[in-house]
Amino acid sequence: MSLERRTTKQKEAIKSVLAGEVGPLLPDEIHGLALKAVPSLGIATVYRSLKSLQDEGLVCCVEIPGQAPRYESTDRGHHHHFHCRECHAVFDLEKCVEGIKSLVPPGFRVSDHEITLFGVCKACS
Amino acid sequence: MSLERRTTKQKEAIKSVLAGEVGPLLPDEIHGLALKAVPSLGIATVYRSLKSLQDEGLVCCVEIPGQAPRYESTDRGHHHHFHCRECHAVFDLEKCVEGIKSLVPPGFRVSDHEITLFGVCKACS
DNA sequence: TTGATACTGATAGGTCAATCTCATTAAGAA
DNA sequence: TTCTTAATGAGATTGACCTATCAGTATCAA
Repeated sequence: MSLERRTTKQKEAIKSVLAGEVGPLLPDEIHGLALKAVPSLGIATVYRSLKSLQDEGLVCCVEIPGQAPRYESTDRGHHHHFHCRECHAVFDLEKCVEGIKSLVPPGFRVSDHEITLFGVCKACS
Repeated sequence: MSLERRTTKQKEAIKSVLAGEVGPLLPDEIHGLALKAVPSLGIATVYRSLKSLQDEGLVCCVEIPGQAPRYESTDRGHHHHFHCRECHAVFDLEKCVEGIKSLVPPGFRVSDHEITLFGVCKACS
Protein backbone atom coordinates (compact mmCIF):
# COMPACT_ATOMS: atom_id res chain seq x y z
CA MET A 1 0.00 0.00 0.00
CA SER A 2 1.59 3.27 -1.13
CA LEU A 3 1.11 6.22 1.18
CA GLU A 4 3.04 8.44 -1.16
CA ARG A 5 3.72 8.22 -4.88
CA ARG A 6 7.15 8.92 -6.26
CA THR A 7 8.03 10.04 -9.74
CA THR A 8 10.47 7.62 -11.32
CA LYS A 9 12.17 7.64 -14.68
CA GLN A 10 10.86 4.12 -15.32
CA LYS A 11 7.22 5.09 -15.01
CA GLU A 12 7.75 8.30 -16.96
CA ALA A 13 9.39 6.32 -19.76
CA ILE A 14 6.40 3.96 -19.91
CA LYS A 15 3.98 6.89 -19.98
CA SER A 16 5.80 8.54 -22.85
CA VAL A 17 5.99 5.30 -24.82
CA LEU A 18 2.20 4.99 -24.59
CA ALA A 19 1.68 8.65 -25.42
CA GLY A 20 3.42 8.26 -28.77
CA GLU A 21 1.45 5.30 -30.07
CA VAL A 22 -1.41 4.78 -32.56
CA GLY A 23 -2.78 1.70 -30.85
CA PRO A 24 -2.54 -0.40 -27.70
CA LEU A 25 0.72 -2.19 -26.89
CA LEU A 26 1.61 -5.46 -25.22
CA PRO A 27 3.62 -5.27 -21.99
CA ASP A 28 6.55 -6.80 -23.87
CA GLU A 29 6.33 -4.16 -26.58
CA ILE A 30 6.18 -1.41 -24.00
CA HIS A 31 9.18 -2.94 -22.30
CA GLY A 32 11.16 -3.05 -25.54
CA LEU A 33 10.42 0.57 -26.40
CA ALA A 34 10.99 1.92 -22.91
CA LEU A 35 14.38 0.18 -22.70
CA LYS A 36 15.70 2.91 -25.00
CA ALA A 37 15.09 5.45 -22.27
CA VAL A 38 15.88 3.23 -19.27
CA PRO A 39 18.19 0.39 -20.34
CA SER A 40 17.95 -1.40 -17.01
CA LEU A 41 14.15 -1.52 -17.01
CA GLY A 42 12.76 -4.86 -15.86
CA ILE A 43 9.56 -6.45 -17.08
CA ALA A 44 8.16 -6.64 -13.55
CA THR A 45 8.37 -2.86 -13.35
CA VAL A 46 6.42 -2.58 -16.58
CA TYR A 47 3.59 -4.63 -15.10
CA ARG A 48 3.74 -2.70 -11.83
CA SER A 49 3.70 0.65 -13.58
CA LEU A 50 0.84 -0.32 -15.85
CA LYS A 51 -1.23 -1.32 -12.85
CA SER A 52 -0.37 1.91 -11.09
CA LEU A 53 -1.19 3.99 -14.20
CA GLN A 54 -4.52 2.18 -14.48
CA ASP A 55 -5.29 3.05 -10.84
CA GLU A 56 -4.56 6.67 -11.65
CA GLY A 57 -6.86 6.49 -14.66
CA LEU A 58 -4.15 7.41 -17.15
CA VAL A 59 -3.97 4.04 -18.89
CA CYS A 60 -6.54 1.43 -19.78
CA CYS A 61 -6.47 -2.17 -20.78
CA VAL A 62 -7.56 -3.33 -24.24
CA GLU A 63 -8.48 -6.96 -24.83
CA ILE A 64 -8.32 -8.37 -28.32
CA PRO A 65 -10.05 -11.76 -28.62
CA GLY A 66 -7.53 -14.57 -28.33
CA GLN A 67 -4.67 -12.30 -27.35
CA ALA A 68 -2.94 -11.06 -24.25
CA PRO A 69 -4.10 -7.71 -22.85
CA ARG A 70 -2.69 -4.54 -24.39
CA TYR A 71 -2.49 -1.08 -22.86
CA GLU A 72 -3.06 2.43 -24.12
CA SER A 73 -3.53 5.98 -22.85
CA THR A 74 -7.07 6.85 -21.77
CA ASP A 75 -7.05 10.20 -23.57
CA ARG A 76 -8.49 8.84 -26.82
CA GLY A 77 -12.17 8.55 -25.96
CA HIS A 78 -14.45 5.77 -27.14
CA HIS A 79 -13.04 3.83 -30.05
CA HIS A 80 -12.37 0.31 -31.30
CA HIS A 81 -9.52 -1.67 -32.78
CA PHE A 82 -8.20 -3.33 -35.89
CA HIS A 83 -5.94 -6.34 -35.60
CA CYS A 84 -3.62 -7.12 -38.53
CA ARG A 85 -3.35 -10.86 -39.14
CA GLU A 86 0.00 -10.34 -40.90
CA CYS A 87 2.09 -8.22 -38.54
CA HIS A 88 -0.15 -8.65 -35.47
CA ALA A 89 -0.15 -4.95 -34.77
CA VAL A 90 -3.29 -3.34 -33.36
CA PHE A 91 -4.57 0.04 -34.59
CA ASP A 92 -7.12 2.43 -33.15
CA LEU A 93 -10.24 3.07 -35.20
CA GLU A 94 -11.82 6.51 -35.07
CA LYS A 95 -15.53 5.86 -35.11
CA CYS A 96 -18.10 3.56 -33.61
CA VAL A 97 -21.22 2.05 -35.18
CA GLU A 98 -24.88 2.78 -34.49
CA GLY A 99 -27.46 0.36 -33.26
CA ILE A 100 -25.35 -1.76 -30.93
CA LYS A 101 -28.01 -1.94 -28.25
CA SER A 102 -30.62 -3.23 -30.71
CA LEU A 103 -28.71 -6.52 -30.84
CA VAL A 104 -29.75 -7.42 -27.33
CA PRO A 105 -32.86 -9.41 -26.39
CA PRO A 106 -35.39 -7.96 -23.91
CA GLY A 107 -34.32 -8.21 -20.29
CA PHE A 108 -30.61 -7.90 -20.98
CA ARG A 109 -28.78 -4.73 -19.88
CA VAL A 110 -25.73 -3.59 -21.83
CA SER A 111 -23.01 -1.63 -20.05
CA ASP A 112 -20.34 -1.58 -22.74
CA HIS A 113 -19.09 -3.32 -25.85
CA GLU A 114 -16.00 -4.28 -27.80
CA ILE A 115 -15.66 -4.33 -31.57
CA THR A 116 -12.56 -5.80 -33.14
CA LEU A 117 -11.95 -5.93 -36.86
CA PHE A 118 -9.50 -8.44 -38.28
CA GLY A 119 -7.70 -8.23 -41.60
CA VAL A 120 -4.55 -6.84 -43.17
CA CYS A 121 -3.23 -3.37 -42.42
CA LYS A 122 -2.11 -0.77 -44.92
CA ALA A 123 1.59 -1.51 -44.51
CA CYS A 124 1.12 -5.27 -45.01
CA SER A 125 -1.18 -4.98 -48.05
CA MET B 1 -2.35 -38.96 -38.08
CA SER B 2 -5.76 -40.57 -38.40
CA LEU B 3 -6.30 -42.67 -41.49
CA GLU B 4 -9.82 -43.47 -40.44
CA ARG B 5 -12.25 -41.82 -38.06
CA ARG B 6 -14.16 -43.81 -35.52
CA THR B 7 -17.43 -42.94 -33.86
CA THR B 8 -17.09 -42.91 -30.09
CA LYS B 9 -19.59 -42.24 -27.37
CA GLN B 10 -17.26 -39.57 -25.93
CA LYS B 11 -17.24 -37.47 -29.07
CA GLU B 12 -20.96 -38.00 -29.63
CA ALA B 13 -21.64 -36.82 -26.08
CA ILE B 14 -19.62 -33.67 -26.68
CA LYS B 15 -21.44 -32.99 -29.94
CA SER B 16 -24.83 -33.32 -28.31
CA VAL B 17 -23.84 -31.08 -25.41
CA LEU B 18 -22.91 -28.34 -27.89
CA ALA B 19 -26.05 -28.94 -29.95
CA GLY B 20 -28.30 -28.14 -27.00
CA GLU B 21 -26.75 -24.82 -26.01
CA VAL B 22 -27.68 -21.17 -26.49
CA GLY B 23 -24.11 -19.93 -26.48
CA PRO B 24 -20.49 -21.05 -26.60
CA LEU B 25 -19.09 -23.16 -23.75
CA LEU B 26 -15.72 -23.47 -22.07
CA PRO B 27 -13.93 -26.84 -22.31
CA ASP B 28 -14.52 -27.30 -18.59
CA GLU B 29 -18.23 -26.64 -18.98
CA ILE B 30 -18.46 -29.07 -21.87
CA HIS B 31 -16.62 -31.61 -19.75
CA GLY B 32 -19.01 -31.15 -16.83
CA LEU B 33 -22.10 -31.54 -18.99
CA ALA B 34 -20.79 -34.47 -21.01
CA LEU B 35 -19.89 -36.36 -17.84
CA LYS B 36 -23.61 -37.06 -17.42
CA ALA B 37 -23.52 -39.18 -20.57
CA VAL B 38 -20.00 -40.58 -20.15
CA PRO B 39 -19.01 -40.55 -16.47
CA SER B 40 -15.43 -41.58 -17.16
CA LEU B 41 -14.79 -38.77 -19.68
CA GLY B 42 -11.39 -37.14 -19.25
CA ILE B 43 -10.62 -33.50 -19.95
CA ALA B 44 -7.90 -34.43 -22.46
CA THR B 45 -10.53 -36.16 -24.55
CA VAL B 46 -12.64 -33.02 -24.48
CA TYR B 47 -9.76 -31.00 -25.94
CA ARG B 48 -8.96 -33.71 -28.49
CA SER B 49 -12.56 -34.01 -29.58
CA LEU B 50 -12.98 -30.25 -29.88
CA LYS B 51 -9.94 -30.07 -32.12
CA SER B 52 -11.21 -32.95 -34.20
CA LEU B 53 -14.69 -31.41 -34.49
CA GLN B 54 -13.11 -28.14 -35.56
CA ASP B 55 -11.15 -29.96 -38.27
CA GLU B 56 -14.41 -31.48 -39.46
CA GLY B 57 -16.02 -28.02 -39.53
CA LEU B 58 -18.73 -28.95 -37.04
CA VAL B 59 -17.52 -26.77 -34.20
CA CYS B 60 -15.87 -23.37 -34.03
CA CYS B 61 -13.96 -21.43 -31.46
CA VAL B 62 -15.34 -18.21 -29.93
CA GLU B 63 -12.99 -15.78 -28.26
CA ILE B 64 -14.41 -13.34 -25.74
CA PRO B 65 -11.93 -10.57 -24.86
CA GLY B 66 -10.04 -11.44 -21.71
CA GLN B 67 -11.39 -14.95 -21.50
CA ALA B 68 -10.41 -18.46 -22.41
CA PRO B 69 -11.68 -19.80 -25.75
CA ARG B 70 -15.21 -21.17 -25.89
CA TYR B 71 -16.69 -23.57 -28.43
CA GLU B 72 -20.01 -23.81 -30.24
CA SER B 73 -21.66 -25.59 -33.16
CA THR B 74 -21.07 -24.00 -36.54
CA ASP B 75 -24.70 -24.33 -37.59
CA ARG B 76 -25.75 -20.92 -36.28
CA GLY B 77 -24.51 -18.64 -39.04
CA HIS B 78 -22.98 -15.21 -38.47
CA HIS B 79 -23.76 -13.81 -35.04
CA HIS B 80 -22.15 -12.20 -32.01
CA HIS B 81 -22.08 -12.62 -28.27
CA PHE B 82 -23.19 -11.16 -24.99
CA HIS B 83 -21.13 -11.75 -21.87
CA CYS B 84 -22.86 -11.46 -18.50
CA ARG B 85 -20.62 -9.81 -15.91
CA GLU B 86 -22.64 -11.44 -13.12
CA CYS B 87 -22.82 -15.13 -13.99
CA HIS B 88 -20.13 -15.08 -16.71
CA ALA B 89 -22.31 -16.97 -19.13
CA VAL B 90 -22.11 -16.12 -22.83
CA PHE B 91 -25.21 -15.84 -25.03
CA ASP B 92 -25.61 -15.77 -28.78
CA LEU B 93 -27.07 -12.61 -30.31
CA GLU B 94 -29.25 -12.93 -33.38
CA LYS B 95 -28.36 -9.97 -35.50
CA CYS B 96 -25.33 -8.02 -36.67
CA VAL B 97 -24.92 -4.28 -37.19
CA GLU B 98 -24.49 -2.31 -40.39
CA GLY B 99 -21.56 -0.18 -41.36
CA ILE B 100 -18.74 -2.17 -39.85
CA LYS B 101 -16.45 -1.69 -42.81
CA SER B 102 -16.83 2.08 -42.71
CA LEU B 103 -14.79 2.11 -39.50
CA VAL B 104 -11.61 1.22 -41.34
CA PRO B 105 -9.14 3.73 -42.78
CA PRO B 106 -8.17 3.56 -46.48
CA GLY B 107 -5.66 0.85 -47.31
CA PHE B 108 -6.86 -1.56 -44.63
CA ARG B 109 -8.61 -4.76 -45.69
CA VAL B 110 -11.18 -6.31 -43.35
CA SER B 111 -11.76 -10.06 -43.44
CA ASP B 112 -13.97 -10.49 -40.40
CA HIS B 113 -14.99 -8.94 -37.10
CA GLU B 114 -16.00 -9.67 -33.55
CA ILE B 115 -18.58 -7.79 -31.52
CA THR B 116 -18.96 -8.56 -27.84
CA LEU B 117 -21.48 -6.86 -25.60
CA PHE B 118 -20.97 -6.82 -21.85
CA GLY B 119 -23.61 -6.34 -19.21
CA VAL B 120 -26.10 -8.28 -17.12
CA CYS B 121 -28.26 -11.05 -18.54
CA LYS B 122 -31.99 -11.49 -18.07
CA ALA B 123 -31.68 -14.11 -15.33
CA CYS B 124 -29.26 -11.98 -13.29
CA SER B 125 -31.25 -8.73 -13.59
C1' DT C 1 -14.86 -63.33 -33.90
C1' DT C 2 -10.57 -61.53 -34.63
C1' DG C 3 -6.94 -58.30 -35.20
C1' DA C 4 -5.05 -53.82 -36.37
C1' DT C 5 -5.12 -49.60 -34.61
C1' DA C 6 -7.68 -45.26 -33.41
C1' DC C 7 -9.24 -43.61 -29.17
C1' DT C 8 -9.34 -43.01 -24.20
C1' DG C 9 -8.14 -41.54 -19.32
C1' DA C 10 -4.73 -40.15 -16.02
C1' DT C 11 -1.21 -37.46 -15.26
C1' DA C 12 3.14 -35.36 -16.14
C1' DG C 13 4.96 -31.72 -18.80
C1' DG C 14 5.05 -27.47 -21.48
C1' DT C 15 3.98 -22.61 -22.40
C1' DC C 16 3.17 -18.14 -21.38
C1' DA C 17 1.46 -14.14 -18.88
C1' DA C 18 1.78 -12.25 -14.63
C1' DT C 19 3.05 -12.02 -9.68
C1' DC C 20 6.06 -12.64 -5.66
C1' DT C 21 10.42 -12.30 -3.05
C1' DC C 22 14.07 -9.85 -1.52
C1' DA C 23 18.28 -7.43 -1.60
C1' DT C 24 19.44 -3.04 -3.55
C1' DT C 25 18.57 1.64 -5.24
C1' DA C 26 16.89 6.14 -5.24
C1' DA C 27 12.97 9.77 -4.46
C1' DG C 28 11.97 13.50 -1.79
C1' DA C 29 10.70 15.49 2.94
C1' DA C 30 13.06 17.42 6.66
C1' DT D 1 22.90 16.09 3.33
C1' DT D 2 20.45 12.64 5.79
C1' DC D 3 17.05 9.22 6.37
C1' DT D 4 12.75 6.83 5.62
C1' DT D 5 10.71 3.90 2.69
C1' DA D 6 8.71 3.55 -2.11
C1' DA D 7 10.33 1.63 -6.14
C1' DT D 8 13.33 -1.30 -8.75
C1' DG D 9 15.52 -5.56 -11.14
C1' DA D 10 16.43 -10.39 -11.34
C1' DG D 11 14.89 -14.52 -11.07
C1' DA D 12 11.87 -17.89 -8.95
C1' DT D 13 7.19 -18.99 -8.64
C1' DT D 14 2.43 -19.26 -9.67
C1' DG D 15 -1.71 -20.31 -12.22
C1' DA D 16 -4.36 -21.13 -16.30
C1' DC D 17 -4.70 -23.55 -20.32
C1' DC D 18 -3.46 -27.00 -23.17
C1' DT D 19 -0.56 -30.97 -25.03
C1' DA D 20 2.29 -35.22 -24.81
C1' DT D 21 2.89 -39.77 -23.20
C1' DC D 22 1.59 -44.32 -22.65
C1' DA D 23 -0.67 -48.37 -21.16
C1' DG D 24 -5.15 -50.03 -21.63
C1' DT D 25 -9.77 -49.98 -24.23
C1' DA D 26 -13.02 -50.11 -27.90
C1' DT D 27 -14.21 -49.56 -32.88
C1' DC D 28 -14.98 -51.65 -37.09
C1' DA D 29 -13.28 -53.97 -41.49
C1' DA D 30 -12.42 -58.46 -42.81
